[in-house]
Amino acid sequence: MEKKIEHQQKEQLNSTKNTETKIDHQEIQISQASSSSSHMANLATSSDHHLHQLELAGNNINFSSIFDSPISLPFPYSYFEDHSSNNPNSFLDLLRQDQHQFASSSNPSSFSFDAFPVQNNNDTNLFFTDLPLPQAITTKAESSEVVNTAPTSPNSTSVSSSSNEAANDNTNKEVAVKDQEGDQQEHKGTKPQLKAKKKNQKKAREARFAFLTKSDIDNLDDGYRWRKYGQKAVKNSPYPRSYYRCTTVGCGVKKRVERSSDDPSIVMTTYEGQHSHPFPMTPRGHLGMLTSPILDHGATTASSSSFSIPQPRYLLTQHHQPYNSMYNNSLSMINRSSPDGTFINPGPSSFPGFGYDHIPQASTSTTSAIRDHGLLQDILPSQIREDTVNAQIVEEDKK
DNA sequence: CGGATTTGACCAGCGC
DNA sequence: GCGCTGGTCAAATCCG
Repeated sequence: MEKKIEHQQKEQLNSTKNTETKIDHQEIQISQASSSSSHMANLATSSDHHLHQLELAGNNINFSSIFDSPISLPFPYSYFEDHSSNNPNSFLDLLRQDQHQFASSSNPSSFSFDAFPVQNNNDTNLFFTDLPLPQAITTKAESSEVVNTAPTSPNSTSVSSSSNEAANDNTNKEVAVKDQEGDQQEHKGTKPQLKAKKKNQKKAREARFAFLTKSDIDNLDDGYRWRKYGQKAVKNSPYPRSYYRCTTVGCGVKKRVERSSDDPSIVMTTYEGQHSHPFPMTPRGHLGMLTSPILDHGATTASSSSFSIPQPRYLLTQHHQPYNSMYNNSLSMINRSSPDGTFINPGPSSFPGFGYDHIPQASTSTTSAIRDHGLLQDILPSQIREDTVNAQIVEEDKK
């Protein structure tokens, strides 16, 4: 199989490489541009060994698809958590807190970051995620140990995006999502029925969230179980796009995985829809017994804070973490911190809705040295970080 | 043997 | 209307 793909890729590589910009590439560019937004909010934490930086920028960012429900993330919430400790200051904690704030907003079902203007060039939310080097992936993946101590790859990077067509149209969103969910649960029907359904789907597509990840592995293990249902050659790309569907009954979440033609080391994983279940029903035999931050924070599912979930192999061993950057109705986050590890915090006013008050604790925490897992630090390639930070610095200088 | 993957065919949307 | 492309289906195949 791999040989086959390899062969196919080689063949396609021989063909003229089209200059048409691929979405992932665009996203990268957009992310860097948005990082210099004057409306950007910065967030950073640090540890002895890693820099935890976070910048957020956006305009009318609609996070409803991500934070509305405890399981709104396309992957187990805890995957971004600091597994090595009960670190309350991790990136996920921030999100968690955000979730709380979202929930308490006037419109819990559709929270918008109006405070973060951003160009809405498209309907995609972008996320940057970092991955460990191939070596790290290999060695750690083979090990079942939940270790995040492997040096992060300076070469590993990822950017992602998400589509928010439905989210942008709140009027149609509910109906659209319901229709699609119904379709997914109905599964198969007659062809005429399929046609009608497809039409409806087209009109109301669920929000998408894409993650650009630098990895040798195409199908990143995000903890959920996926079944591949299709593969298509991508125009102007030597690499095929794979289509996956969550195997959990009643869950219609889909994801597409494709490799960037511009940078073959970058894998773009696009999630569509929300899991209708808190965690994988059939864990792949991971060892971790973790506390679910999701459930800790208002999950409506029957669970307790001690709910045990499988450790996503990928995240546990590959440091798959959402760095992030959502453009156009998106939120951009960029790692950032001072060289001495001092937390750079522009203040809550610059980043309303995100529990920034949490961050300083993280930066001053004496446990920072041992809670390197689960944050963004290991993911972004140094160059990306530099580029992004530099871009913002330039922007700030202009002011 | 059951579940996952592969892969060709089919369909819808879109631009020309 | 036609061709191209993205997305999905489903039978065949693979694999543990």
